[in-house]
Amino acid sequence: MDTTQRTDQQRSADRRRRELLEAADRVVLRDGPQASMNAIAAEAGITKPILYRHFGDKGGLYAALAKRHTDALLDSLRAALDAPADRRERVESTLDTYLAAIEARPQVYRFLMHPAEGSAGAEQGFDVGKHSAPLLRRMGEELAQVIEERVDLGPESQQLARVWGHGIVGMMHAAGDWWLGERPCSRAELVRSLADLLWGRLAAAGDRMGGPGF
Amino acid sequence: MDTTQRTDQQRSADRRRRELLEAADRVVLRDGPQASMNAIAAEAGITKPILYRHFGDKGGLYAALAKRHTDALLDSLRAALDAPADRRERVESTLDTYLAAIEARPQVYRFLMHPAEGSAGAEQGFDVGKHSAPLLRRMGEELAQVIEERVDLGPESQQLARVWGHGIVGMMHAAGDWWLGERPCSRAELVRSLADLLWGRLAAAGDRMGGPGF
DNA sequence: GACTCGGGTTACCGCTAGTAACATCGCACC
DNA sequence: GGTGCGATGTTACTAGCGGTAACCCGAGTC
Repeated sequence: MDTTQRTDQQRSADRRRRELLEAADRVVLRDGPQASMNAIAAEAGITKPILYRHFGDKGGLYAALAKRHTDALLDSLRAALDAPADRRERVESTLDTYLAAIEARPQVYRFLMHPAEGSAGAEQGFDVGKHSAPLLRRMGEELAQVIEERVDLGPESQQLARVWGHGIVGMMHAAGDWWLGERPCSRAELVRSLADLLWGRLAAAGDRMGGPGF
Repeated sequence: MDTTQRTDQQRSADRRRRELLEAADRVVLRDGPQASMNAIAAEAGITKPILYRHFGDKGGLYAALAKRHTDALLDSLRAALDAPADRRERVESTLDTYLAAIEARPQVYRFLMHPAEGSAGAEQGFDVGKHSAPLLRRMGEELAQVIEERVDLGPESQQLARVWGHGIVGMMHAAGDWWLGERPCSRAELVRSLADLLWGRLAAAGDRMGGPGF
């Protein structure tokens, strides 16, 4: 049949694709986000044009590679987020999951956070919005959805949930990035501090010297 | 005297430097973070090597350029942060100041958020920490300092303030970036939502369906 | 046996960051 | 007044990047 043949071919192509992605993975793990197409092709034992045939351009390979890790990370996060525990516990466990991930494989993390940036300056539209890494966007949307599903926010809940989703993800990301660089405290302490922040401890704390007027 | 002579020269050099920075500014405003050294040199009416003599490498020019905008933005933020108002008001006004700035000049904002990245792959150490834009780091540290000065957090206040500083800045940044791309609501609404988040409304809200067990 | 077709390579383009080498002007110094 | 020296500027280059055109070859098919 024609179809079986095509599936055969497609399977072969998919296998190749996976092999290439794994090679790319190794290079990224070694070289960080600067991994060049040449280096990836060499690691895979082939030459550049094949990479381009499979992924179109560097952005395509980036996207495919990012999707794998992003999916994996999001799965872990969902598990923590959906656990049958109380909210504070779930928040802390989610934060901890994320931080453990970036701690375990910082090079991959750097790669994922790197914005795509079609470097061949041809079609750089004025899309100012797409600065953030896709991973951050996806995590933000995902978290927003969970918040809206599980937390009762009254009217405008969707808007609020989306703002909070992206905001919390950004908080997690920035704090994690800083922490990874300076290591000023243990992971557990960081998690507790962030959860405290989300729990309104900033608003509840008193002013330092005298009244709030000055 | 020798000194006066040197000051003369230095003044001239400084003026040149400022001129070059202004030209670079114009190009960045037009081309975004992809502004090339060639383009900047052309805009300034000179050629590349002069740029390199003044700023060392692209990172140096980037740093000098970023410092100007960062200083300006931080001044605005400090003003909002130090106002003699109550804490919630100060927080909202600071958020609004930041968002107004990135809304007014998105190209500059993109440039500032772009990590430095010594692209000439020579000396790329394993410093995984320096992924974030210097602007974010500086804002985080600054905010941390203000928090520690003005908010009474008991023991470990320094640690907590630093975590919160970076966390809040990250929240602001991510939410702002998302908002700038999708424009799902007005600036004022965004500010209020974020302040609500910081004020613990997430913790205070009820669960959606029945008990928290499932 | 000619013919197409997928997987692969070589050799190139245009661009980037960065540099070496050469030219030139102004100014101090003997 | 010539002379050297330092800042200012240029041209012309390197090395490496993302990306592509052109060719090449083995397998299957009529």
